[in-house]
Amino acid sequence: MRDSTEFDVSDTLLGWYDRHAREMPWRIGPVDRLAGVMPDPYRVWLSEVMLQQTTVAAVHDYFVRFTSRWPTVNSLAAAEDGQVMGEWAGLGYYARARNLLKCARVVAFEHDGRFPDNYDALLKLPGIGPYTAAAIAAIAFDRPETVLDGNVERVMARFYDIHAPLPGSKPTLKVKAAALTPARRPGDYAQAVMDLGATICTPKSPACGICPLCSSCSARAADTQAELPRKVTKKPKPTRLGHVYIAQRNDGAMLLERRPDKGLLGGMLGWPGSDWSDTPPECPPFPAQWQEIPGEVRHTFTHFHLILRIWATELPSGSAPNDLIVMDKHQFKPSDLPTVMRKAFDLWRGH
DNA sequence: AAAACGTGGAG
DNA sequence: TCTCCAAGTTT
Repeated sequence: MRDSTEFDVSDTLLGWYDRHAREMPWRIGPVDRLAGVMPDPYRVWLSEVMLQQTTVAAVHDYFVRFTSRWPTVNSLAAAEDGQVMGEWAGLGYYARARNLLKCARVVAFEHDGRFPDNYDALLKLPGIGPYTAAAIAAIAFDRPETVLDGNVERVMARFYDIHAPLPGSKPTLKVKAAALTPARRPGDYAQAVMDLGATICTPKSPACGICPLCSSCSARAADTQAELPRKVTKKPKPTRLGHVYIAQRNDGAMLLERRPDKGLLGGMLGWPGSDWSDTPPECPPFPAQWQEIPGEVRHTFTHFHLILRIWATELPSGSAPNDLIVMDKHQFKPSDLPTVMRKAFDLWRGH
């Protein structure tokens, strides 16, 4: 039940947002929004998918490039898979890009190019989970849905001084967040809570002194804000090893492979090589005079560290070993590679 | 339901 | 160097 206190909180937050909203290329600011301007659902969807587990700073340029190249969901749906994966390269969590294309094609070909305007229908689409469905419904369609992302979890855990650890406390935090969600301006409200979490109620050293909710914050009163939200400790990351093989033809062409859609770096271009394990076997993709490049590539994934040895060889023009993609001098762009593969390329090039 | 899934910036 | 973690989703 929403009482007057909850109204005060969401109203205060909206007032703060009206004065301090950040500008972003996918956002309609509070002034325009109050004048009736609504955002393009395509741009809201694209930004929300890019922002999953990813900072605004990292997303910004990718969003501009994507929308410049594919301004509508229909144009994206018509794109080639490899083009989209290449444009996503470096942003991480590549399943997002595969699901992005699947989703664009469902919207284009089964929904006549228009995104569904409600939570339940959005949730059915590939790559759209509970957070993203609520975010699109609220931001693009002003539905009174409650977003629960890392920001909102942190703000709620602190505002209500909730010490139960995540992710178990998620349902409780969701109830608290839902009780605060206003019927008026739910889209701006969703962005307001997230902006507060991103700029004031930050994970480390929150700026309580300038927080609009300071006077009614339970963690502030108890001075527990620095230890909230609590989280279950995660497992340490093991270190794995691997070999990759970089072959260049005398005409400058590079030999790559397209990684399978399932698993790590799925769907992305990469150098052929071994599995990544404790004791990976040397396994050149074809017989040649392979030379080991001095040095190594170190890279950290979500759940393990990787040390990569790089091997190199040269081939005569015209040769095209089985199962490898030959990319000529002009086709090949290091920026199409996922970061770990680009690091391997950089070490090879610098050698 | 726990684990897989990227990367870069901050402290 | 190392840990944390950022507008999570899928299996």
